[in-house]
Amino acid sequence: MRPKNLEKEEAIRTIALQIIAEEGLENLTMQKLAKAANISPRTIYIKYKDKEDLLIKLFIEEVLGPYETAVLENFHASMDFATGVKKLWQNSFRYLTRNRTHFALLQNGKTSPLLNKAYQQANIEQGQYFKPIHQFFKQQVKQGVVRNFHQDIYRALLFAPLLELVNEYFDYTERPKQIITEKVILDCCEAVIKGMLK
Amino acid sequence: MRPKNLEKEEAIRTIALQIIAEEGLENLTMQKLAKAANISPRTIYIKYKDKEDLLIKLFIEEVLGPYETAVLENFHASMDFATGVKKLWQNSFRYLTRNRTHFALLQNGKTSPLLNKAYQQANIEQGQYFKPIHQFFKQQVKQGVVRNFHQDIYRALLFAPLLELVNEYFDYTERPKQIITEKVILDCCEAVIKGMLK
DNA sequence: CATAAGTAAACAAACATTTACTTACTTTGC
DNA sequence: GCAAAGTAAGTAAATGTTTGTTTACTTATG
Repeated sequence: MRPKNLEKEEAIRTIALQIIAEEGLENLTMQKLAKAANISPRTIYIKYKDKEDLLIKLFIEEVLGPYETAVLENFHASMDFATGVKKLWQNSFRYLTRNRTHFALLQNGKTSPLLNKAYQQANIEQGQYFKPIHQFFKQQVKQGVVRNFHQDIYRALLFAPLLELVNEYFDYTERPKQIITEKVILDCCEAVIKGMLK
Repeated sequence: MRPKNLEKEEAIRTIALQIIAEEGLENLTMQKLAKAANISPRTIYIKYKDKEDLLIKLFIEEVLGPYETAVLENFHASMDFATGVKKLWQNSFRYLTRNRTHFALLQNGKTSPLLNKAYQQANIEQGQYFKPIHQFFKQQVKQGVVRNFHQDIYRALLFAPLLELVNEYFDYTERPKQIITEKVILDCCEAVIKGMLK
């Protein structure tokens, strides 16, 4: 039997992410994607059940999974608070600024009901995403380093600013000079850490 | 001549916001909107040039404008840092939690290329949004209260966590107990302020 | 009546998806 | 060894449906 052409499968994913990043989720159509990837629409349906299946697999397998891996690289729940948070910020910043299209889809995960639902479900089915980070916070609270906030509140306080800064980073790629540098990120991270400590 | 029925105009806007909040921006169609508002599709085109025009006017006039007004209520650029930031957080939290559909469209402004572009343009044409906040930061830097960061960086550090917390607030309306209360918001705000001070 | 607001029904274009067919590779029988 | 059968991958073109928008007509009020 004729073997799958893995290049085509990869082209579908890469080009879908490009279209989403450049024209938005609502402007990705199966026919546009097929044309841009130089394949027949049918070929997409050999690899994905339908458009929903494609979007969800793109989001979960192509973006969320690799992002989690990158964020948790060399991070351990046993690290002290400042070291751990800085490591998470650095990993996250580097991954997202080097993977613009992944970042774009990640942002869509917040507003798209389809992707939001898929995330909740994947979180239940295959264990919680970013589990080591949850353990990390639990330990920090136990050790009395930070206040006893809910996990979701830590996420908001510690990581929402970072994603907003990555957003600014990409806004600034089209302007004369980049203001969001690794140095600025570190300064911001330290400000956030300072606010969280008891 | 037959006068405009203002109720119908309002119904269009209100129901459009509802559909966006419940089904997402990509699932708002002109025909669905007309049906839900109990009017003919043509009626929408009497009031708006096309779908883009409707979305942009919804975003700018119905959501962004009123949000700015609410956020700046009783806020003055001359306030001291902690008082000013707390006022902005409180105004913002109250407005957004009481206007769920407005918040949903506001969030879409970040990911939708159409709305993003419309925002940039409106910002240029009719003067900067949230201008008093910019003056506020300028003064704080001058007085040496906070470090000399770029305006966009302040926005990320000070307000991104708040929007994320509002997001959590609505996630929790469907769960047993609300964890995002005004008390929690105030605690979080104080943490953010603490991080920013020199 | 004059006129703009409003409607029901229809329009072409674009949409996700399928049908009917071809291609390219693996396996099998000799 | 190797050709032909078998099979899934892949294609071009078309499917029925939904989309944004318009046409041709009716209604309500100054």
